Amino acid sequence: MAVVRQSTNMSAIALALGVSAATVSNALSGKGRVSPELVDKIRAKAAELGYVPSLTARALRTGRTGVLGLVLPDIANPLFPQIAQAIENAAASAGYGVLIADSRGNNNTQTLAIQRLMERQVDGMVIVPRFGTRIADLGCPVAVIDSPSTPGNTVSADHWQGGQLVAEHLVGLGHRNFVLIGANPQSNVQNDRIGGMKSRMPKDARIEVIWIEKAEALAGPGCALGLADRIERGFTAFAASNDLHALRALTELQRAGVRIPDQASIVGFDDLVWSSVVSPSITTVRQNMSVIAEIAVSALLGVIDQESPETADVGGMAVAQRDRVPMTLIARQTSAAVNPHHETLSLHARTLQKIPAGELKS
Amino acid sequence: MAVVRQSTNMSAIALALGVSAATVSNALSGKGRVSPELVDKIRAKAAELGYVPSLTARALRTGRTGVLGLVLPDIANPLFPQIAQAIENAAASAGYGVLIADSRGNNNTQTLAIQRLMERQVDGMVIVPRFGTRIADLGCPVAVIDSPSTPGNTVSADHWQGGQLVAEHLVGLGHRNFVLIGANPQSNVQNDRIGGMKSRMPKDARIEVIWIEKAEALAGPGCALGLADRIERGFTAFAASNDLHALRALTELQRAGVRIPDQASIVGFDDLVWSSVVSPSITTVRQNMSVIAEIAVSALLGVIDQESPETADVGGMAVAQRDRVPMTLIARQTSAAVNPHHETLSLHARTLQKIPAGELKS
DNA sequence: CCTGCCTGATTAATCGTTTAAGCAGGATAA
DNA sequence: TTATCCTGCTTAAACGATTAATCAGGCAGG
Repeated sequence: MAVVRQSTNMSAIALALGVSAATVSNALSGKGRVSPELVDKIRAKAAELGYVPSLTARALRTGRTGVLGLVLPDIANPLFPQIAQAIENAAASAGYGVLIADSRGNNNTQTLAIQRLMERQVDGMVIVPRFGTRIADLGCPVAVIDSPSTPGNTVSADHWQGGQLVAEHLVGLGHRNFVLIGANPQSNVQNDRIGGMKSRMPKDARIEVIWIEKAEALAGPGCALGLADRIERGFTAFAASNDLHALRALTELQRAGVRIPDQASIVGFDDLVWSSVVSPSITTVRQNMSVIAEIAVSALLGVIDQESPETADVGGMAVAQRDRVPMTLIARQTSAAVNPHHETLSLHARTLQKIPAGELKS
Repeated sequence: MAVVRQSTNMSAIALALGVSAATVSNALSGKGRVSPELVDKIRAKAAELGYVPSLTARALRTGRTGVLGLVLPDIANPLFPQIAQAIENAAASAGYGVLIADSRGNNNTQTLAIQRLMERQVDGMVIVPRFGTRIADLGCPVAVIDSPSTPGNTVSADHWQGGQLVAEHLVGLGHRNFVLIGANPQSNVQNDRIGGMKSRMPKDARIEVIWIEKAEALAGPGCALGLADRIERGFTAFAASNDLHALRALTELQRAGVRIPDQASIVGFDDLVWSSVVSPSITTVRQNMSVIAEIAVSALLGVIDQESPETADVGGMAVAQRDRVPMTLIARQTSAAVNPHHETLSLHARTLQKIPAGELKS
């Protein structure tokens, strides 16, 4: 069947120069013994004919596809673009391609997705696991991006330290009454962030934690979190585990007539796209994704490369020694010194609008 | 070189049953002539041995890798998750993998990204082009997702009709004074959306268009857009070409003390993640990404499949007949009937805070 | 002069699958 | 009876690269 074959292969070059295909291979890969002049001629001819090696054939012969898998818990996650971009970039500059797989938040689907990648014989995989998931030994190099608390070969931002940055920032601005906002206490990432915050708050600080999923289980998705109420009760700082939650807090408070950052400060995490364009722009803590991605990818490549020479007994586990990458705080407009006229402002905040309960998502 | 070879291949099955490898291949693919009983036996043995076909070998032989490329203008685009998820899903259920490539907003990089995908011998590509880019004939099936105004084999949401939905919604609520917000007039998508809006606005409507990139070129990224000023001038409806801009408008107005939707309505596009959780939740127009992705992928597969039997003269162009998928409006809390006490409210709006110019992004 | 070594190439096997071509034997048709 | 067809399988040649093994020749050392 005459499928469109790529015209120029090694034999074509070999034929044109009257040498053998093996010599061409050796010349281009620099492996065997070929005279320098011939190497030059072959290189030139290859360029002339527009030769592009068949990665497929190479993969079949060498058992290495030059492709990494990227497994994500939920592609719809707003952090996904950053991760994907960083991984793709790191992989591309190492000459690798990236195959994506969405585990759709589901646990079984995650296994299936991983299986599909295995069938495609990826050389390694970067996995951002669903929380509560443990990645089994796959017989394939794996790097996990999650939280340092995750067991396994994990690379991640130092979420705990990030939390500390938030606390130090807010405490430094004079805040003593904190509302911490997370989505789900099962998430290692969120626990670390919130734990880190708490660890740097003064002993006498007043701390209250809101778990959004718990609130929504009662009042429905998108429901109001009763934040204005917290203002009345004297809280002045809202630290969210995520810019999405920070945004939610910002709009809920703004809507209730609370002035940010005069009456309250808000800090988020991840520097998601909107954080810099909303008004006021959101103070946030950013993870250095490109560094994380580079560590993950190069750890992967390390195992892949060393796997060929008989080290196969490693089996493909043990990727990166636990590595945590420091986070950086980006101070924007939602955080400011606690206002000395707190009493009056708190009073003023009592003239709040009633916020209707959020409607369901479509 | 003892790379980790997969243990079970066709010959293993053939050997175990005392038949030839070709027969195993025929049995599993259902192509040649094999007796039904033997087919069963082979299937059973394959399952027993945990046989997984080598896609690499198949690719080498058939010239088809079973992989589609996905090229994106900027992975950091907030719409990207939706697109990637939909494409991955459509491709996966057709048995295809998805290789991603980020063109980093750059025009040259887009070409490079495409080239890398070609080297990996993807069977086809879905391209979301940078605006202003025209996709050249690649000698590989291509489906473009952009706007019906884009020349080429385009599948897309019917952005024009989406714009009409917005206009009808707002006009139906009594609005007559519109601020339209876009980022860049060069974008086909945004032009279509805004064009569609205008096309359904009454003759006597007052319309003003803000191009964000132009504003930011003067006042810096993240700058205030002066929307509260528009409220004072009697505008009551803000229609953004994008939920990101809608969010920006929402926060800027809220910050200025404007009550949404009492004093003004806001509508966006794309139903991005935050739209349903901010307060008030954003009325938006959603594109049916899964339908779009399915059309793109199946168009691609159509060309790929028909390419084998001698139709190679098509050369791999001409993918989908121009296809536009209708959009749907999701009415949430940012849009409401225009308030009859407009005068007083407009007056009240004069007690606005001054908004400091946005700071630079980090 | 013979042996051994080094250089610079070639030969051929291999990766795992697909698929055109061939072949043996039984049934069918002429 | 002989030619023909069909069925169910096997043989073998690809696909395009890699790589171990081999080989021819030149040159040095004993």
